[in-house]
Formats: sequence, structure tokens, C-alpha cells
Amino acid sequence: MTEPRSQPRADLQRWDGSTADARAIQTQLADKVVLADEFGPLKRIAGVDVGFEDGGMITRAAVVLLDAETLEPLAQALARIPTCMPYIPGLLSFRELPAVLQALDSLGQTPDLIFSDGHGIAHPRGLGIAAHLGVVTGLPTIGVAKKILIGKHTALGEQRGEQVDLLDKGGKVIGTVLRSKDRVRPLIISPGNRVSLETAPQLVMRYVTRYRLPEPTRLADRLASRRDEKRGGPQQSMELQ
DNA sequence: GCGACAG
DNA sequence: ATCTTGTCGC
Repeated sequence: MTEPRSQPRADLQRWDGSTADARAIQTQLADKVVLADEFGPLKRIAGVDVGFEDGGMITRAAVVLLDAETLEPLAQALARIPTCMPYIPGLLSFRELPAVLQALDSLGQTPDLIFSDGHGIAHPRGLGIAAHLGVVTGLPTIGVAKKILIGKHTALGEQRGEQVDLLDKGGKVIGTVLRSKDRVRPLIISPGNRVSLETAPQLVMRYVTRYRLPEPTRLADRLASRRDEKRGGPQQSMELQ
């Protein structure tokens, strides 16, 4: 049997390269975001993140698939492609998504849920990279960011698990400011696709162990930024591509 | 017009 | 994101 291979590039390929068109595409795709819990049993979850090599010349995307029950890594994939554009706040997905989609494609398996670095709907036009990834792949996604892009919130408790709503200018809830560990800077959680505002932070906490970041994100982060091979380990890991 | 601004 | 050692604190 052949898995229904996606044609994820579609919406990005229609991009004319201008920032104006990128914003127009975001506004259009934002309507396709599903903010309801539309995901089945979570068996295999994935984390995706992007890093750079050669001072930014090469974009390096990493995907790590984990067993949702044991959190053991099941598979991982890397994609390295020439960087296509500079970082522009609000347009992150146009810079990083091509590499992320390629990495997901070479993974050869479809995750039941994807944790993406960056924001979901907590974005100027409601389509951060996590939401963009979710709409383009049709998969459930959650955005896990370390800093706020837009929105405000009230004071947050210091204990692990404490959370407050992230509100946009109109007072509408667009995400959750979540303290994943005692006395650490909070994470900014927002739905990407097929996950509700209420469930997103719950799922993040479900996969947080002893670190600030949930395991899928943390492992993808290490692979994308090559922290694993840099850090001192008696045995060097095997080569990846 | 002046800041703010994921990674 | 990335360039980078040791160091202060839980």
C-alpha cells in the first residue's frame, strides 16, 4: 500500500516572492485553520525545528518522531537546503517551512500530532509557522514558542503548570502563557491546526518531563541545532546523511 | 511618525 | 537563529 503522499508545497509554490504576497497568502490560509480538537488516538507524535549552518547560508530542518506513550524516539529525519530568504518577523514560515516539509517527507511516517517551534494562531494574521504547517499538511499541530510575537497577558504564577491566557488587542484569546517548570521563563502555546485553545497547553504539559521544552520540541531542537554532536559524549553518534 | 518584532 | 567560556544559582 502506498501512503497518500502529500503535495505540501502547493501554497508556497504559488508565492510570487514578495512580502506583500506572503502576507496575503497568510490571511487567506488563516481561514482554513481548524480550532477544534480533531485528532485521533495519539500513538506517534513529532517535534520539528530549524537550525542554520554556514552562518545562515544553509537551512537545516529536523523532525523527530516519538512514541507518545514512552516518549522513546522512533525515527528522525534531516533536510538541508539553501536558505531562501532572511528572517522577517511575521513571515517565519516562508523562510523555514520548505525545509520542514522536506524533512517531514523523508521521515516516511505520518505523525498523529506535530509540535512546532514558533507560534500557531498567535500571529498578526493568525497564521504562524505551526498553523501554516498544519494547514498545508492537514495534520494536527501545536505552536511552542519561547517569546511573544503579539498579544498581552496578566501576571503568571511561578509554579509548574500555571497558565494565563494570551490576548490580542481586541481581548480575544489567541494562546496560553504556560509555566512548564518551576521558576523558568514561560512558554507561549497556541494551536496550529485541529487542536483547541484549551487542549493545546494540556498536550504540551503531557509531554514535558524534566526540561522546559516538551520532549518532541526539545529533541528536534537538539538535532536541528546540532547540540547533540557538540556536547561531550564518549561515543559520537552515527552519521546522518 | 515611533516602537515592536516567533526564529 | 547564530557567534561563544565560564559561571552563578536551584
